[in-house]
Amino acid sequence: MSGESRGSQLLPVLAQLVRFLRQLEGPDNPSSVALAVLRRLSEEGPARVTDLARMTRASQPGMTQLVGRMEKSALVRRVPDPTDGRGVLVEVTEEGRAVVIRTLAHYATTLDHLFDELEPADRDAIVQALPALERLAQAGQKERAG
Amino acid sequence: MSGESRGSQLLPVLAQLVRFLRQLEGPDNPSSVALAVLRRLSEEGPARVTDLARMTRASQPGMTQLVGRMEKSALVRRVPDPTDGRGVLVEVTEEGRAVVIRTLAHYATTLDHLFDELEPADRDAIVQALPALERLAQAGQKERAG
DNA sequence: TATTGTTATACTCTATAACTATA
DNA sequence: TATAGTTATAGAGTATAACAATA
Repeated sequence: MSGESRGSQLLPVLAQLVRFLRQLEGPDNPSSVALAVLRRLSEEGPARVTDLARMTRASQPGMTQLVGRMEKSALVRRVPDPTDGRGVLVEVTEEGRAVVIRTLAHYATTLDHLFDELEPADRDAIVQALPALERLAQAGQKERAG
Repeated sequence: MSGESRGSQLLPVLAQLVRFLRQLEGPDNPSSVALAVLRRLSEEGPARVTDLARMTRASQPGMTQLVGRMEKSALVRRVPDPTDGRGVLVEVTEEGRAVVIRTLAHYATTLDHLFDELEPADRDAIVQALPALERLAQAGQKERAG
């Protein structure tokens, strides 16, 4: 062990992973925020703009704009909130659901393919580390939330 | 083991990691592409716009524009290429070097801090998986390059 | 003619400030 | 007055097409 910190060791690997995943996102697929919103709407039903903004840590105007773009692409639809005249409920459309399914399948397939190219020992090491990586990412989210 | 593919298992974890690292980047820090360019220039000296574009998989006009923004922020400087009248050499400034050092230190510190909050077993699992994750990311890059 | 770099243009994504409508 | 949402505006980041200068 050198004097190098753990963070320094982790940094280049994570940077490369991020660059790779960013490419995976590509210009045709929905952005990570758009995908997170569509998943949320698909899995838990309609939501307010403010709630979507909070969930994704976006600003309220930013979410208004994203919802606007997604509405233009027919991925979501705005309906008035019956319980609050100021509010708007954002609903996923059938096309929006299809995009979620298609996108996640595409990512999973790509990752599977890459996984298959690795040595079995590497595959095992990554699978072993998945829960730990998840907790690392969660700790990172909490950091900001606090 | 369920019938779920490895890619599907990996997906949510990587997605969360990416979201966390994107927040880490923040609006004040240089973008990942800008940081990659500044590192390249710091470590290996001046480079052509075309080479920087190829290295980061950006378009040539995109790199011209990024260099323009970085020049406006005094992070780099353009000098004519003495060996080719068409070319331009991009050089990092002292301020650019300082930004690289400061940014990497910030990332490393943040990751160290998060690492310290993990259980030792989790830390070990991640360290064990680092070379495998690096190869996974490299495989992903190659995929695109081919 | 091919290469290097830029300009023109357009779109996504994001933010802050100012505004409107409802509570 | 506080909250929900939008509009106005600005800037980063990215791309393609058209162009200028040099090789």
